[in-house]
Amino acid sequence: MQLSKTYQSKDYEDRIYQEWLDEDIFNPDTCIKKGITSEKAEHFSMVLPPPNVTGTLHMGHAAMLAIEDVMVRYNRMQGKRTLWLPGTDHAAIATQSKVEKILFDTTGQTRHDLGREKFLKKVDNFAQNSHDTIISQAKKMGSSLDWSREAFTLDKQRNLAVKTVFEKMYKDGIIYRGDRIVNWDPKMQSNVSDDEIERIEETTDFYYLKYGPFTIGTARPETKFGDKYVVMHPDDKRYTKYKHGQKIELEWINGLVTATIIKDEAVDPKFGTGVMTITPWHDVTDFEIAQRHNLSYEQIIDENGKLMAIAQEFAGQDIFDARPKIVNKLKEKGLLVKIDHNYIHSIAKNYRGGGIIEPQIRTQWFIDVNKKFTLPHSNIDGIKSGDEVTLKQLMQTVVQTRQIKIIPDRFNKTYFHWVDNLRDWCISRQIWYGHRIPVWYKGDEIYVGVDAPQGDGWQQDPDTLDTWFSSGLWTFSTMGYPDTNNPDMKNYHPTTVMETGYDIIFFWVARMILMTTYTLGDIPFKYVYLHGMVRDEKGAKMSKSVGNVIDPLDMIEKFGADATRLSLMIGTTPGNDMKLSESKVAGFRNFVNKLWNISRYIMMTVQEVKHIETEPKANTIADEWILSELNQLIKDTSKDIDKFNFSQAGEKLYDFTWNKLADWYVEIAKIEKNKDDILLFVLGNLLKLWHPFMPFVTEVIWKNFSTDNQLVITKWPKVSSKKVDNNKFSTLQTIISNIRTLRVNAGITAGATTKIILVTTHNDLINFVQEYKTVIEKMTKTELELTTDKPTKDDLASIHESYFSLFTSISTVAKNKQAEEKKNLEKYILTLKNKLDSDFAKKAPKEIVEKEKEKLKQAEEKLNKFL
RNA sequence: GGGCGAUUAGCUCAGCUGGUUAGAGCGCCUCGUUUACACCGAGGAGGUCGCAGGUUCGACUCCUGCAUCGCCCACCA
Repeated sequence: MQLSKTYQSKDYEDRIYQEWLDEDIFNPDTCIKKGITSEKAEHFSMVLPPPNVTGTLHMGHAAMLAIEDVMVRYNRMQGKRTLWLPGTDHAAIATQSKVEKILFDTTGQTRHDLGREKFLKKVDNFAQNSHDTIISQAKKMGSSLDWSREAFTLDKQRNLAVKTVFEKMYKDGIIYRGDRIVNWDPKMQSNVSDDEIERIEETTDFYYLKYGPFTIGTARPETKFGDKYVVMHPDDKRYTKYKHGQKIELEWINGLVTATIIKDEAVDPKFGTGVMTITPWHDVTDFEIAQRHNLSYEQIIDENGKLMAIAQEFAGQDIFDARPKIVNKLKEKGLLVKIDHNYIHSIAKNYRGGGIIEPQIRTQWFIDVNKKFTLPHSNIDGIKSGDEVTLKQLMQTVVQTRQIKIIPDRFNKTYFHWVDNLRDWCISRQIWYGHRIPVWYKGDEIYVGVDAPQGDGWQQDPDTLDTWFSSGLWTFSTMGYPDTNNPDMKNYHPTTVMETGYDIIFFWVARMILMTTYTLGDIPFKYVYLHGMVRDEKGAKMSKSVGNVIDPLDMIEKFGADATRLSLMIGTTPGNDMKLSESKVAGFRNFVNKLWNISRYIMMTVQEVKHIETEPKANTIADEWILSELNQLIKDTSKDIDKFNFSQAGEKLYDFTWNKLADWYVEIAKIEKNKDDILLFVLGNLLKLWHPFMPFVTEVIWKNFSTDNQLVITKWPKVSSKKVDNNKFSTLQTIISNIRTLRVNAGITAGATTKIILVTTHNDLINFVQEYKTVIEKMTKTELELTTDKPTKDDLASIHESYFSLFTSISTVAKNKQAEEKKNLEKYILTLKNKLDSDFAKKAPKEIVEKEKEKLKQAEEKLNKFL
């Protein structure tokens, strides 16, 4: 096979991926059939965090795919039963709003103009297209996903799982329906969960208003029409004369009202005047106060964000338009005390591009996280089958006991903080795209079940479920649930690792833990590995509007999938954001090419290209060195991947490939011959070690070896226990480096061959250099002459004239260098001696003291050579 | 307001449970058109590890405080 000078990723990647698909080796069932793994082998399983069907893959997805594929390919090569299960998420709100926007932008229609059925068809269409794009992109990255098991969070099987769990929870009393204050998005006409809103700080006016004998503060005067409770802290001395329950007549926006005094600890006496009025229908705190004291409440703002009849002359107006008019009226009535213009107010926004949240009291479905129920069957450490528990306890227990380990560790704290403060989860949404709530009503009757009830007159609840409800089931809804006899459930659940971004630890990771511990009495996964966000080279979030987005497909097109993968794995650590630039990817493209050329050279020089399975015999110190370095590399790479240190593994592989194999061993192999077997052996193993990181180029090179198997299913290299002393080789390296430095410092042009007379009285050195003379000479472009005598005038004269100045300059340089080195060495020895004279010798652990003594000995020996 | 993280070479970051003279990649400088590779090779410069204390024989590493930046959470009307 003729190999091109540079690796052209485009010529190979699609074809290689197709070949893997043809062999069906991403499917563990096929691997068992082919004997690549066995039914009895340990399993490694992972479900892909399903990308939303809202568009295309971004760099974050690419990072996720790269990291997960490393784990999967590594474990597959280890011979484990390995399953990586793909899918996509319907992402209810995100997808619906995207389609609504497209619909409105293109036709000016809203979803209501189309009607539920027609609109949903449009969304399905969009989702299908988006899905197809995403899948093809995942393939471009080289992801070894088992496509035969692909799932969608909104398909029939997942819908059955959703309905089954819903029914079960309802029967356990965990799911309930209630009137609660929710985050209403008037733009989307739906409520959203606390996690779906983001707060934005805004500088607004803050109004101090006269409310009878009190002054109250508010940033939102338009909500104040119905305020008839005035609240203060029970211990506030300023207001002791007012008693709880006392009634006061006062003039308010639209005339006289009777206000009731309420004492409640929720009021901060230090804030403003320490007195506030409440609007329970549109404020969470106020709602809670109202509930505590059994107060009545009234709706002021309707679902569209317009004022209601209570606002009288302002009724029907948009709240934001009405505000200045209301303030004006308050001013005219003399109720406006003052305005603070620099008030920082946080407003809640629906983070999926929706509108400004207006809290509203509405009837919704909730999951009660504090309700006790009996867990019939438990595989959870610390909880026995039949124990009475709450969802919150389950979520806490599995992480506390370390049955689920979160990487990096610090996210445990984040997780607990969230779970400990978790409130009931509102799961109903007033949008159309999603799992319809499996509840039917007929008059006062209510029916909850997987299938629609028999008989006429039943109306299904129009709402759909929060998208995270179905995502929460993902690890087991993809494995056949509710059919618990499904072999996948037995063979691959709980999954081994959940790898995802730290930004969705609450949304998703916590919900999966909730859903799985509840439904199965088991953990969904053993490890949670959290990766950071991919940012631009300045550390800014990538966003379309800023224009700093790096598209993974562009990078693959330009530099290849392997380089793109490396750039997302090397130099990044779990839980920390990673900065990415095109030049970083380009750098790794250079490296991919380096590996390509090392391979190309070996393939071209070697007598016969064949796969060498067992370690060949080492004939020289270079052979011994490279084999032991390889051995260490296998050890390190395996350990690092096992410990999720992908970056470190990559760095060590990089170092070996470039700085050891290419720069030293291959160069020496040009001088010392008969290294075919070792070159092939090292290369073969190196390809295996690199394969999880860069599957394409390694597979392409592997094809040159005449083996039947694809690299993707070869066995991971084994560590040999042989011990080798590499001191000799490092001496050789030192000598070569020194001579090279000498040459450069003496200003000798790189191409020219020079003569060097090595004068030394050390016989070991003479002997050593004599032994490796050829290698040293060729590696340093020199002719060596060895002598124990100081050169006489005659000697110098005998050297060809053109070498004469060279010799003298080299000696001067060498002398200076030596002097400098000697000085450093003496300093170092002094430091060591002082250290050993101090308490260090008495108090430090023995082996460390020994090590220091050894160092001293070596340094002193080295110094002796100078003298 | 609470919590978390970061601060190490010009840039991007490693540095595991305290123990060599603190590392890598990129960039920079010098030299080189050597038939594997210019997507290359050889050599080099560059850091009092944010600041101030403390613990220790020994601190980039542990503790306390401070500063700057970033993120997350929270019902301050």
